[in-house]
Amino acid sequence: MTQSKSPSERRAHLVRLAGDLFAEKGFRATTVREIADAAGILSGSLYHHFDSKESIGDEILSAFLEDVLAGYREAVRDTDDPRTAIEQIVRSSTANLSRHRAALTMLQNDWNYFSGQPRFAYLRTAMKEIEQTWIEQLERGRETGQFRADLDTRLTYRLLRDILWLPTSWRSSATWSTDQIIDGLLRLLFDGIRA
Amino acid sequence: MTQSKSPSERRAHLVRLAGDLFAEKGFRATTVREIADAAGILSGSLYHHFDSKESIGDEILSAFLEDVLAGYREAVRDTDDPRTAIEQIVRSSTANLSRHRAALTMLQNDWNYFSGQPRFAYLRTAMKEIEQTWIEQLERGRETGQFRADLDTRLTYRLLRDILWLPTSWRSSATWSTDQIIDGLLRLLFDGIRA
DNA sequence: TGGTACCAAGCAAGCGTTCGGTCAAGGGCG
DNA sequence: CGCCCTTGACCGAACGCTTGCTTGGTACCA
Repeated sequence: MTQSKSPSERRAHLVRLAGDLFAEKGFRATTVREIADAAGILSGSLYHHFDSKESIGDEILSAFLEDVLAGYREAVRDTDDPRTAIEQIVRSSTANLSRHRAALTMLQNDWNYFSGQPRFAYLRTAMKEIEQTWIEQLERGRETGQFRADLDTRLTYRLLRDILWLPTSWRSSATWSTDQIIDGLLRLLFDGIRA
Repeated sequence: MTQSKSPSERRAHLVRLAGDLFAEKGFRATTVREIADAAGILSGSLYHHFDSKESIGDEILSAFLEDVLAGYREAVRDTDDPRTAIEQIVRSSTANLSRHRAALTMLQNDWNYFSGQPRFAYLRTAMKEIEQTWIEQLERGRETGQFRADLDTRLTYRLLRDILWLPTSWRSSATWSTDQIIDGLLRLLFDGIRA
């Protein structure tokens, strides 16, 4: 039953358990005792593996943002067509978001908490790159005439990014598959709801 | 300067102060001592006006949902055209959301906390009515041929409601006016981003 | 024998809440 | 008019509880 695991595996296992709780309740609302309970140990024993609750959060958030940025960079590198780039961004984002549900919940619930701390300064940096990427693609699409000329790119970016990040936080995600959500989103994005 | 206020005015003033803090930090993240500080009194003195922190939240949330539901009901009562109804829902919602920023932040940050308690059972009830209203209008629009036949109404509802509720939580709302956001939203909703 | 993984116990700080007491304002009453 | 007594608003201090984190010790495996 109880496989003996390597140290790094055990540590990663604890991060995953903590992440599951963060994804459900957020970072601050989750206590170290709950994390320890989920792992079947006492809260004090957690501090043999991590030096603080924050460092668990740090690991989760930085891993998430690395993956997201990698997806963004790849999407704009592989094509010159803004529509293709945006579609690729949406697809890679959705995949990353479902793999890193915890990180998203943390960003949504505890953004104020994290973004204030120097330790998490990289959050703002990453967000800036994400914003810049979106706006570049939207503006290029406007210049090529693919997108509406009266498109407010910054406003549209804010709407789109948030829309994109939302479905992940839907708890009963059993209702729709990831692909369904992507399709619904892309369709809404490009065509609207009109016939 | 310091007008002597009626008891109900003082109470309402306290609710407003608390709401401002809730809107910034969420409900749970705001302490009663912070609320008291903002009012210039001690934390214990708050309990002369309210019997608990929760009851302050209750007042804010129920007032918000009453206004929102009233807007929804009026929107569907005044017209037979689904597109007009949806447009009216969007407009009334946006107005309500900007008047009740605190309630929205509370719902977004602390939904798990509230929705679990019997006292806040009306939250789920109200959400159900909101969902039903959206879906009815979307389906009617599909039947009349105004909206795409392949529209997944439930999925679209989830996307739309969340999209609609998002911009309110943007802190630097100085960047865009309410009307700008509504227009961007309705345009995106009906027409998409394509030229 | 040394290090890893854990337990048992506890600490200080912060939380929402309670409670006895103070004090100015104001209406009733002789 | 002047006195009393109620009342609403608030203070100061504490309560019980939970939080993240620390410490000292121990079982076990290599």
